[in-house]
Amino acid sequence: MSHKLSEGSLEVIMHGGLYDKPIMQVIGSKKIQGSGVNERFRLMVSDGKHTHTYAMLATQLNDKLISGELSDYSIVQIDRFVTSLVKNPGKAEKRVMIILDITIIVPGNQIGKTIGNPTSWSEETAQAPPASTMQPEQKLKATPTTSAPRPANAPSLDSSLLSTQMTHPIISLSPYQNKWVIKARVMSKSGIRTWSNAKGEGKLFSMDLCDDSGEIRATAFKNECDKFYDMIQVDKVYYISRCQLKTANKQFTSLKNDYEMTFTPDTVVAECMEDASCVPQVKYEFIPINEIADKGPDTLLDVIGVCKMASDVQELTARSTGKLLKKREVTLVDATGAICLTLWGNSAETFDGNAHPVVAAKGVRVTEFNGSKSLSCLASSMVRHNPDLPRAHQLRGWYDNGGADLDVVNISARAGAGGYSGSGEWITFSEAEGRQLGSGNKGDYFTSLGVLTFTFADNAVYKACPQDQCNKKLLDQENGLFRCEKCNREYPNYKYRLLLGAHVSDPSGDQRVTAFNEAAETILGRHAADIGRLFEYDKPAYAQMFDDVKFNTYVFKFRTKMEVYNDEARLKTVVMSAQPVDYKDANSRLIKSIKALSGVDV
DNA sequence: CCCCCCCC
Repeated sequence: MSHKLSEGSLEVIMHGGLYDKPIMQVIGSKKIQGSGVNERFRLMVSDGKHTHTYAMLATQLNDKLISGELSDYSIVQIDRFVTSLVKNPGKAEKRVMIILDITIIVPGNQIGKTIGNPTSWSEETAQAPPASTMQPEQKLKATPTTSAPRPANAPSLDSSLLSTQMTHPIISLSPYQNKWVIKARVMSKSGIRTWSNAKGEGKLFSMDLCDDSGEIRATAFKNECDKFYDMIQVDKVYYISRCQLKTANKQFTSLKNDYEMTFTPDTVVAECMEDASCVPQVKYEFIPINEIADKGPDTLLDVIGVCKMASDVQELTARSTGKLLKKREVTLVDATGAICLTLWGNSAETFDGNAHPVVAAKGVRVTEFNGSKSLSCLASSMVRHNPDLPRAHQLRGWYDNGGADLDVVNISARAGAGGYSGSGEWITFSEAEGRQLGSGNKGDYFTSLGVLTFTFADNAVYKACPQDQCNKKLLDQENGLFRCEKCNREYPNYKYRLLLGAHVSDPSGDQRVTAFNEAAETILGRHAADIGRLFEYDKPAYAQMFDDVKFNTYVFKFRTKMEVYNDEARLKTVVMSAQPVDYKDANSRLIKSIKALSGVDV
């Protein structure tokens, strides 16, 4: 069986010409750099006439090689590639080919040998390119100049002649290529930041760019920072060339790229003035909210949800730096769950959750506190309101047509400082009593399905000590200052906290319980700061809030302990958490207990 | 060449 290779295609390609989907044979491969995500491979390919050792595999194709799918002697069709000249100090310019897409036509084990007698191709032995060969660089140089500032020898950026063929996909950029032009949309742009450390000082700003192939971060330092900061605008599309590429530090970015760019004095940026609708908007990889529970702390991810509630802006002092911080906690919901997202600084102040906007967040970090997960924005995170995305419209429809009233599991609901260590079994109050829960000296934990039958609204919210660790109720000195007995200090400020007394009933009886701050927030569906504000300024709304939650059913986690008060032993039961009912789970528990009671398979 | 991103 004969296999036709595209004889002579390498010659064309290595002169910078175009050749549509050449068929080649892989003769060998070699790992050239790094490990893990930075691993890169070089292939020796043959077109039957020549072999060439500078065919780089785009990193997203590494798996094909590692898995063995792309074995030696495979016959492949190179569906998409770019070439570029690489200059190494003291050496001649060398053209490399970067393979972006590849189809394996015949696996290597079916061939088992090199086809034909190809000879090694090199610039020195190469003949002049065939007359028909197009050379992108030459073509670019021939274009009329534009108004964009550029060095005399830089490629022209006349956009009318920069067809997509002439721009390079972002995914193809690597340190092995220096002649490229990308056509990219600015997804986000940082403010100007200054630094001063042992190595010196300076300023910078960075931006996240995308095209239909991928995304990349670019940073402009010092002179370039001044030169480009005003020009670069979010959502606009630019032609960009002549940046330096280096390995990205994955710790600081969630962008899907092994590399990042640095602007240099040679960098050219020109706004794309014609229709750029082909350049995509921000790329998200949203994950359902309930799946965030399985992500480890510090994971960077993208999320979208409807803002169910948002706290007021809270001010606090960073323990490490002493800096004054502003934050706002936003609860996002989708059909799978709810999660808290913390916004900081300016984005916290400007956030408006009143109309329950759909919020899309890119590159937010998973944090864990007291055993539950929530999300926190970083400086590099991107948060958008009501973005024009199919998923956003879908969520809007879901929320406005009943989703708002659904109880979903809030994965940020705090288990409380004591931590919950119950069996997961649901028991009734009388069963808890029968097991003598609370009679030990450590307290016992149990879970119940119960109905909130009464709430004591009167003293549910109090002004607490603003110190981080201290939640002591403050004494109003009636002079604008508040005294904390625990800290032995007076403060002009305070934070609101909740201490909610309530009654919970289940089929076996009724229990007086206490819910502290976090658990009370879940029960009342609002943050303590908001509740404090209602208490001060809107008493009817405050009262209404307690009416609204009456007779709601929750899955309660309790800690119970017998305490002696005025010579009388009383069971003190604290709500560790109150979760909305997951009815699928509740029903399967019910079916199980019916089976156990009746012996009948239902 | 930055890489801080905070709190309960």
